[in-house]
Amino acid sequence: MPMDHLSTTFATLADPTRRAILARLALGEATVNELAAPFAMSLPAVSKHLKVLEHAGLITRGREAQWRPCRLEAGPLKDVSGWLEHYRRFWDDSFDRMAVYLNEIQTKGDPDGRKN
Amino acid sequence: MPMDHLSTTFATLADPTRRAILARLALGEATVNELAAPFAMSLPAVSKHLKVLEHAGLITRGREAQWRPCRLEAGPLKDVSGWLEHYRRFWDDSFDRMAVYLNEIQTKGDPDGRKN
DNA sequence: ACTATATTTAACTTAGAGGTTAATTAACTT
DNA sequence: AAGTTAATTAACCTCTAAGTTAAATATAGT
Repeated sequence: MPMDHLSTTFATLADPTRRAILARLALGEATVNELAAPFAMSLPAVSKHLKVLEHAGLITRGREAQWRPCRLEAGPLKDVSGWLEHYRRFWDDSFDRMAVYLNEIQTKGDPDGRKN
Repeated sequence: MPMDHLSTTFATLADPTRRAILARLALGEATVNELAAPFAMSLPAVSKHLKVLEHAGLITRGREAQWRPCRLEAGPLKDVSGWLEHYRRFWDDSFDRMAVYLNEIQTKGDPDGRKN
């Protein structure tokens, strides 16, 4: 029952409708109706998807009159990226150079120079 | 009903048991019993997880006597990584430098020099 | 042949995801 | 105040995921 953060994120991303919504939001804020337009599905269904996305921390919602503009929040995606890094060496043959570069920008180039 | 590749991958990764199995397999091949050992769950349950992982293309299974050694397959993870790249700019403030570097190794450093 | 080990299959249960339609809430417009 | 538009909530249905136990299959060893 208590779902960990990463599991929630992956489960949320497992639905193509929700990924399409994120893709739309990557272009900028949008209202529920705007987000629902491309889909052959009822508005409540989309509303539910948005609730799932919000619960996963992948979007936030504002209030402007009767509209609830949605905005992409990429924090959980960063976590996914971090998780993926543990496996990058299994597919990326230029992993070594990548690792070198990452280390480089994290110790020198990155403004706050964190290691993690 | 027909689940797309990426949805299948995300759904498969949404279970912490399966992610733990992948983490174990990152250390090398393992049998079903070895993989099941850390979990407080029946062997058939683990067997089902392995089937899900196999169906998602995240593992392959060999045959050695009565054992079915499992091996990590990272192809689908690469696809996830590719999908994530579309969103990297939303969280990575060093995205620009990263993009420059990626472009660099893809056009010069990468052995087969592919663009994609 | 018999037994032990490794793994899968079968049959079943439970809980939750994802969809529906109808009703409700909220805010703006006239 | 009445109506319109935006979005959510409620009640419901169906399907599937994830687990269980018990039985079946496959291979090895004696």
